[in-house]
Amino acid sequence: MPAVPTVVTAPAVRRPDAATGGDDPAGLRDVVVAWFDEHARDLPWRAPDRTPWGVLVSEVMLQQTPVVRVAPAWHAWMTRWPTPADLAAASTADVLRAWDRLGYPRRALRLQDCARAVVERHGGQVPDDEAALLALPGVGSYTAAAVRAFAFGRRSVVLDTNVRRVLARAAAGTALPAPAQTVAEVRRAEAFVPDDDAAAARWAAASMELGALVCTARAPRCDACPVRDGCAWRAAGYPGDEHAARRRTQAWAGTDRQVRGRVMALLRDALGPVPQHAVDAVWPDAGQRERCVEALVADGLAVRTPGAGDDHPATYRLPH
DNA sequence: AAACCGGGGAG
DNA sequence: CTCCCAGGTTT
Repeated sequence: MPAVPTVVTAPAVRRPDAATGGDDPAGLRDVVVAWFDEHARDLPWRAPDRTPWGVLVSEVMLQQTPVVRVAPAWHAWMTRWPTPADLAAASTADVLRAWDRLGYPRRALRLQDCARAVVERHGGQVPDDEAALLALPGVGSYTAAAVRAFAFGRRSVVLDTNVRRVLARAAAGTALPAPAQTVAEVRRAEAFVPDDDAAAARWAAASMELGALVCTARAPRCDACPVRDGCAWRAAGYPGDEHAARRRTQAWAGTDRQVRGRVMALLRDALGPVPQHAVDAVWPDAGQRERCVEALVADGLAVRTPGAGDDHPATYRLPH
């Protein structure tokens, strides 16, 4: 077996007796938390002066964007709109421009909707109740659990892609978790969460950090891993990814997402309304382009102003 | 359950 | 080049 494994796509050979690390949640927890105490990154949303709203903003930004790209954007964002009330009152066009190229701009719209909901439903204070958090726009099971843990120090089951991978390997002995989250997986994750609020919050941060820094997807750094000796995946001889055949790679070139991104970039960078011919220039396939522009309008990310004759074409802009 | 939604950087 | 990333919403 390799000292530092690479996740291969070959079929896995399963060993029924391999789960030597999965039977000791408390032991695994302790070494991960101890490792975290020494290796935690000094992220801005972990600073002592953080606010619940700042944590929520960071979680929404991090939903599909890596830490290194979120950090500077988060700082600028929180400086400009420190509270939910500030963001609720902002121009949506400014919000979308500040979101810049973080990706999935609908997240920016939902974040502003979330700010408005926090103001209207909760007096401008982020709730610590799970049901109230889940009811906020853009907040799903992961983000609700993360806000409870990282903003309020409350117990919750934080199960993101990193934690899923750590538990899949250390506890279940598989190379990677299933493509979609399973009920059994949530139950297993629950077994690892300490009863105590503070300990649960620390485990959440520590397990995520281990997945982000050591137990990475492609080339895990097992030689630097604190749970190496208790890892079921390592004990089983690093079997390959049993779900490899069912994982589909998301295409990018030529997709609607690329077209939408180009149109949004055009509208973001424009100083005023963008004439139809400028929009037409960003993508050659008229059918796909028009469909994407319609979708952006329907999503509330773009606004069309009808034209008036050949000399006055329709124009597009960001929503106010 | 599955489709849809951005963009950049690592390998 | 391919693959990855602190998910949520909609159908």
